[in-house]
Amino acid sequence: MTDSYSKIIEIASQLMSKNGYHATSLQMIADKVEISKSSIFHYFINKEAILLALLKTTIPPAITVLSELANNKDLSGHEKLKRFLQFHMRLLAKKGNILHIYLSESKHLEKRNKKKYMEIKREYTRLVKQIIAQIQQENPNKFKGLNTTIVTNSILGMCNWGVEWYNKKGELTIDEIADQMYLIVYN
Amino acid sequence: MTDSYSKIIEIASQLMSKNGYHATSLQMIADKVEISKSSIFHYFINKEAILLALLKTTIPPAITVLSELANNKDLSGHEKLKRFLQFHMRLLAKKGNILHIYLSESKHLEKRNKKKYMEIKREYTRLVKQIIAQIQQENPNKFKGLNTTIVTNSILGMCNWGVEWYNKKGELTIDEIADQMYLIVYN
Amino acid sequence: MTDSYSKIIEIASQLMSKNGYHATSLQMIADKVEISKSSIFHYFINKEAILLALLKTTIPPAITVLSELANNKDLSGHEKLKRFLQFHMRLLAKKGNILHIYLSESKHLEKRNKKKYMEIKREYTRLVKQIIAQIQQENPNKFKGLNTTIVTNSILGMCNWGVEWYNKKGELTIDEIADQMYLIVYN
Amino acid sequence: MTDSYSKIIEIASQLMSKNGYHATSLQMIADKVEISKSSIFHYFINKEAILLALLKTTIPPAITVLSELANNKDLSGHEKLKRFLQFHMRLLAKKGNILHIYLSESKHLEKRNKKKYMEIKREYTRLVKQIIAQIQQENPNKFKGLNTTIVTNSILGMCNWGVEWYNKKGELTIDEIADQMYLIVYN
DNA sequence: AATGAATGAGGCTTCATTCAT
DNA sequence: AATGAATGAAGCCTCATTCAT
Repeated sequence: MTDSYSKIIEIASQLMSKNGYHATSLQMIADKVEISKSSIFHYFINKEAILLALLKTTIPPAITVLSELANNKDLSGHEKLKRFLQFHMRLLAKKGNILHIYLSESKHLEKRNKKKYMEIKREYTRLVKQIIAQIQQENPNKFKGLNTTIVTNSILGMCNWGVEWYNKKGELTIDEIADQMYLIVYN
Repeated sequence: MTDSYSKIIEIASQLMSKNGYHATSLQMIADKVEISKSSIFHYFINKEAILLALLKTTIPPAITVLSELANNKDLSGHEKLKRFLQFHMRLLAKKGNILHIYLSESKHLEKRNKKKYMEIKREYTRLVKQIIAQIQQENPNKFKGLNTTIVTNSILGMCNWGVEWYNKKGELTIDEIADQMYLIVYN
Repeated sequence: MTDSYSKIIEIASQLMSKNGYHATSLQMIADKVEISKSSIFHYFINKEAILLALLKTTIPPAITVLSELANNKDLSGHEKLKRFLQFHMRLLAKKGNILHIYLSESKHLEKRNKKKYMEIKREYTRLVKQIIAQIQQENPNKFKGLNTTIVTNSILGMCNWGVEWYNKKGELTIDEIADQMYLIVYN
Repeated sequence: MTDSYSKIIEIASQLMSKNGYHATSLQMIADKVEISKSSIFHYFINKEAILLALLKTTIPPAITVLSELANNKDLSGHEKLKRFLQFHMRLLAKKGNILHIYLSESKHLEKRNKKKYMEIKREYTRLVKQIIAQIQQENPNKFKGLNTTIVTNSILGMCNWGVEWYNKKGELTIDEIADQMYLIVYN
């Protein structure tokens, strides 16, 4: 019964990730879900609510996990980086579409929600930056003389760009990819 | 006369980079250029032609330059990487909007053009990969045991993600940023 | 059980009087009554049936009363006018919303019912006109030389316009208002 | 060329007066004007703008005239009342549809405009009230002991109700009707 | 070269209504 | 008796595009 609800989210994920928010019409979603366009409004007050619902299940939980990791008092910086890469890439592997949508389509949210999700992005970056800073403090030779923000953004870019090329059926598992990324920046 | 032509491209660059292709209407462009909507059709046969024109001035030339660099017989791999990073980041600094549009909006081109620009992306990646491979060959300890494709995509991601955060007025110049990126992956 | 029925009518009265028939959706009514939209269809076959039900309790009874008054053989014209004003204004005080709806929204009834309620309006006017005519006959100096129809419509307008301004909490009671109206036209 | 513009206003006047704002769809207007629905948006940014345009030509000018009359230092109160009745009824004769729309549909304007037009209504009433007060002051026996507001509203109702019954082809001219109304309240 | 007029297609949304439970 | 699911029709509006001038 709430079957349609999940189907809408699932299909919308696929379509919006592939075509973008505006190029995905409710008609397209309805057709694939095999319900009528107006039925969508039983489950979502408007188109944006779909985008929102789809982000909500993935993005806020992610930041909670990252926050715990970054603030963990018992782990070394490089261990945190390793775990971050694994966590983030696993997220990408499992929720690639949603991450893709988040990264590229959240600008289409209305003001309030846009602000909220932009802040999450900033907070996410801030937490990664905190990890990098810890590394620089613990290992004076690592990232020596480098700007913490640049390092942070570079590493995030390295990961996030994965939404463009990561392929579940590729020859490496997502954990192997994460390991390699770790080695690229931390050999 | 060609004044309006360039203005349209310039304004379209800004708007499409900020809002995306579909969320940028011809009316919005016309308003900012201060011409009438129908006048746009004097310069471009349709909306897509604007997107196309705007990409044409930047993307194909870029690949020509990269191609020459990658195929240069006289440079070492790590020198090529250094130069690539500088070149690519300078491109981003100068043509950030267009690069952004290219990376995120070229999916909205019609089939033929989409294919063409997708191929450019693949070719671009291939050329960077060639540089990485040269490094791995020349320096058996660098990127040792790492998958060439993963390294390539990681480095490209590191750079391209810059469209999301690079700020002309930031405290570092684009060349300094490129240098730091080089150090991140090549210290 | 019939609880919901009356609530629907009551809420619909308020909303339709305030917003008009078309601007009042069944959802709005359902929300205020605190039942589901589809439950409304247990009590009324369609939206129009609500409008109809709400008019039925007020309008036809009113004409019965007016008819008896106008046709009373024992009362003088000016006494009838006095009583009409009192009766009509009391109706307005008690059933302002419904009278308002009747006067402004009965055009949205379907053909048959529209015709019926238009005829009631005409009949109502006819009965008031009959009273005016009796006055003109009994008091040759009152409304002398005036067109009976114009006088009738003027007096009805004077009263009906009350739906726009009458306020239960105003400083005058509805009977005092009716008296003053009588004095305006009959000093 | 701006032919369509006036046609839209004219047709919209008729339809909205007859059916009400919400029951008049842009499609109905477009069909009668014989243009396409989307063409309407060349002339009006949205449906409400039509309603607004149609009111603008009639209502604000009317209040200007009434204001001059009410504030005229040289006229007696009863002369002002006579002139007011003539002016208002002529307005009704000439712009019946628009007056009707104003009186019954301005509640559908969006907040800002609704407020503006509600204020005009109040101001209009205030000016008529000023005339009545002048009469009460100059002629201690006229409207003696009557509440100025009630008299004002009654007279306005008498007039405004005309939108429901006045017929250009009736046997009396609008000036004759105005005269009779004057006699009803001022014999 | 430039534009105002016009439009068809399609987008999002509302709404009254039906139906199975 | 009550309702959640579902829908077709219609509403307003946007948009890219065409065309005559």
